[in-house]
Amino acid sequence: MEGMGRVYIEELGKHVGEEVELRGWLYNKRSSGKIRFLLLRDGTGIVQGVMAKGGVSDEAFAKFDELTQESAFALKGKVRKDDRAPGGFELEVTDVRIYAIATDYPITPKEHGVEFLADRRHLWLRSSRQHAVMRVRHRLIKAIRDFYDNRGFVLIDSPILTPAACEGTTTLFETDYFDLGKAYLTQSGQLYAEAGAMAFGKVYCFGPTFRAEKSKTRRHLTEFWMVEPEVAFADLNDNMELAEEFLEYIVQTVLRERGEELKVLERNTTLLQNVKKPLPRISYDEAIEILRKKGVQFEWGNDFGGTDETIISEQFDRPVMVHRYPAQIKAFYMKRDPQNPNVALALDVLAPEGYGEIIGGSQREDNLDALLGRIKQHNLPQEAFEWYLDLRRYGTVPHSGFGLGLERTVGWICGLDHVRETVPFPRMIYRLTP
RNA sequence: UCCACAGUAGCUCAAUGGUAGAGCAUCCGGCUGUUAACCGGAGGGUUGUAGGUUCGAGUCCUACCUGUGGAGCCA
Repeated sequence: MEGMGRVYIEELGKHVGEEVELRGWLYNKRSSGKIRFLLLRDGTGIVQGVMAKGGVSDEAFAKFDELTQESAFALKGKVRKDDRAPGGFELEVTDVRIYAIATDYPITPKEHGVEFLADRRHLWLRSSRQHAVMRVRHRLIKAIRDFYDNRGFVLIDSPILTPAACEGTTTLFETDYFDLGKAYLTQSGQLYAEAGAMAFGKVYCFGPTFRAEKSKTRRHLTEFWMVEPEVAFADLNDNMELAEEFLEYIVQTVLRERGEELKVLERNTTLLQNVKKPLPRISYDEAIEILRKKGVQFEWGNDFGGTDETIISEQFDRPVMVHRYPAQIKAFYMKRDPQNPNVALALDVLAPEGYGEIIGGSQREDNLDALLGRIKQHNLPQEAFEWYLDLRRYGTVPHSGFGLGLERTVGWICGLDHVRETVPFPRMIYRLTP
């Protein structure tokens, strides 16, 4: 087979009538006696190779019997346009070469349970639904980077090993760090992004984040990816404007570039098409009014639960921005509203269809004394935050930013019922493998 | 940590307290256009574990194990 034009399935359209070689794995096979069909999967698509007895050598024809699901093999043949083929093209097989026979591949083209599939995540990734999700994820990540890169943001990566909790509330993963005591896996790059914003004006960080909370829901992973923009000389309104332009760009880009994948996932994209600015903006107080009108007993000062978020978001045809939360339920670094010190200049974006909070952010406290008081009030170790306080000592300015959870966003765009399918190898409270 | 639900063939699931079954997968046979192909046949079980009730337990009771997703926490 040497010397053949080796091609990928996604580019078959450019090779109609030519003889090519395809390399991949057996997705499925069918036979009708003297005519045999081999479905080859090469990572870019699936194509059916057809061979009839007498049309190929007996040797090649017999290799059909040896091939099992997910065996690695190559097909040589002529590309033909065929309306019967799901991908539009077929291969008239002239030769078959076997690389490796797979025995008893566990994932059949039938239904399986979540535990069975999760235990075989390394193989599950070969299935077409997972291909669609991973391609959406990949494109979304690129869209996120493009959005900020095109606007002059500088990528400032934050450290993953940190000396203390950023927000001081959630449980962190802990590890020994030489002679310096304990280190923790980061729960947010935000504090470092703030330093970056004071250095470069507008920055973003985009990396993995770790939370050791024993959360066991469809919206939680212990390891997830978060993109966090941070902008100097930006207030809460500027922050909301950035958030809505950002969401519009990434959602519309994925809709435009990954329509085929969303079709595979049978995603109804009607509501996603609506993700354009302006997004509705309501205050925490207005959100409570919505809940009370819907008969929910809700006390001012509490945070919204998952069902509360769903009820609020159901009132709108696109993501809704909720701002000015009670300060007591928000992080120490959020600036208070000068008009009402009981509320923080915080911002959450709730996705439609029950996907919940995909963005959380705020205008940051830029006053040194206020921040010092807040650190004391929250019983945080001031020494660990001295460098952060320096940002207020040397040219402090109003600044804002937010974090967007990548997996929740992928889950929302793809219409999945659990974030565990949005990342190649999910990390959850009771799952560390594969 | 708390609450709820589940655990039967390799997989997905059935089975009034009374002989453990089906579809798929696997193996054998058939079929020249199949699309999760179809048709015929075969093999495949310590019903999560340990006790208990009963003439008799997959089924009822207790404890434990494992899983699932909800609360809390959050993106």
